[in-house]
Amino acid sequence: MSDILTKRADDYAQWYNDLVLKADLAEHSEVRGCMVIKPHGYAIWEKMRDALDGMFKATGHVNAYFPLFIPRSYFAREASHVEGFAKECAVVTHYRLKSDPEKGIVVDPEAKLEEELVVRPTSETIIWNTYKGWIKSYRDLPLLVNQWANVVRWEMRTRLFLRTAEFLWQEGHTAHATKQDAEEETMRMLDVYARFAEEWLAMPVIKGVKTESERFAGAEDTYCIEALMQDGKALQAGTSHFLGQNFAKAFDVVFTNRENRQEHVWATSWGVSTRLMGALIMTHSDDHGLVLPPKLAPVQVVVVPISKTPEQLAAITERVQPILRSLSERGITVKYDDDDTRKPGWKFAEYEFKGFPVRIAIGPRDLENGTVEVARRDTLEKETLQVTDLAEKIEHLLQAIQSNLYEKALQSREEHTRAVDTYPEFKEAIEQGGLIYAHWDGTEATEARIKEETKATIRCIPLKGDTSPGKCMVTGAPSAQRVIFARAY
RNA sequence: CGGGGUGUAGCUCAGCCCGGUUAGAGCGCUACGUUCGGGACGUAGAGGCCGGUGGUUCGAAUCCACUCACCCCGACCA
Repeated sequence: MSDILTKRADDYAQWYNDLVLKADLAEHSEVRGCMVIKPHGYAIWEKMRDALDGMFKATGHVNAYFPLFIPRSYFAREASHVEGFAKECAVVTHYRLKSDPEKGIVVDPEAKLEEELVVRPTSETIIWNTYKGWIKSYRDLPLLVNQWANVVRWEMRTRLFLRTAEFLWQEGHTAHATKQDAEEETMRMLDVYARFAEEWLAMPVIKGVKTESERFAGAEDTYCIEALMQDGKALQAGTSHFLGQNFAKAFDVVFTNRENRQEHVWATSWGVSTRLMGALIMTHSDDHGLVLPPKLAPVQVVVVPISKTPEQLAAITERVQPILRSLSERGITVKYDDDDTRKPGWKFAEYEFKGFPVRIAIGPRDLENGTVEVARRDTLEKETLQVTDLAEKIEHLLQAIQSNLYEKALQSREEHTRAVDTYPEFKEAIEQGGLIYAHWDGTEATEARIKEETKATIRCIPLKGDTSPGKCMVTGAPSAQRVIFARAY
């Protein structure tokens, strides 16, 4: 069984690839850099999407949809934004094909677009161009819009979920009357992301602000949630940007304030992507396969009958019905797998590999004893339980799994977090992986040097924790507070 | 975009150096039987333009040229 999956200790990257493919989450498509998200993977993404969407709505946001194609000239409006994305844009240059005797079908050279269309790598430009028409008065603000969409970034190297040329995400784009409102929105959504990561993904995250070199192209400040994966590498799981008035100025979005004066609006944008799937996988899964937190598992409980004869299966099915009903009544999603073309052992392995949080097995012995065997995926423990009050016990078990996963991930992060004060110490520590808190003089030069010499980047300047000043571990210059270094995905 | 590698059955690969009937293995798939509480076993079967094009040759999976695709490692990035 376990021989179909590379061990994490042997080759973590290979383990990840094997897992994604063999747990049926996604596969490489024939199209370079693009993946096919398979039903099991997509079902998890849908759970994430629904949970996040609910949190966005609860904070006053509404959904809308903007075009996939952005006129090339829009990108020229905001200087740093163009610079950030120019190198990875797919561009539509023609709008028609024609048949060709030799090649079958070719681009019709006659059908060249007057102005090329950029396939959105992100939507700030088209959205701000649109907002110009929506915002006239302070009474139109705040404007709190989100969109669920696909975006394209022409990446050199891709990895399933972590970096693909096309990916799914949500991007919130908000407009505000004051700087303070926009800043509050930025932080509000950062908190939403952090809460989602911890309560749903069961993944502890650190909230922080990015250094200038890691900042989103066009932002004044980029805030992020950073998580630590099992191999000691950090993963940026979500970002929330305070855009200042940059896009409002670039697209001339002004409103009339209460004093009848014209002002540029203040903006934010924030997003999380299918990369969260990678974060989820790498946070909890083990050498036996995928491990899913119950709140994101497409199916929380699978029931496997064990029978030798059709009569036995019928008897088991009858016994199982009230169990299924009582679980459903508690809002627990459950699947009864009475497929007789697979054997129980095969099913056990399969559901374990795919990360189903709880498995209930019921066989002839259980029929006699009024029991079932309950196995939990996170610890692989099994116990035999009386059927009485089973649903209630399962409900508690699911909660226990959810919190156990979070606790384990938190403990793992703490074990792989340390503070260092000297550069030699840092170099040694970074080889061990994990998050390293160290003092930095705040200059881009020092940051670049550290990256060059150690491949570690500043993941963020944490918002909470030790904020006492010190001296830069590299230059000895004054440092306002410790920042977090790590090698990152 | 640089460096490396791989294309042969649904999957993983052998065969290629040293050209020679009908191209192999394991897994998976199909049928039947025995099985069924942790990925069972036996028997029988199906499945291939050997990535593509062009060359060399009596003869090419095998040699040569070109080409396409994908993977891995770097630089860039959510």
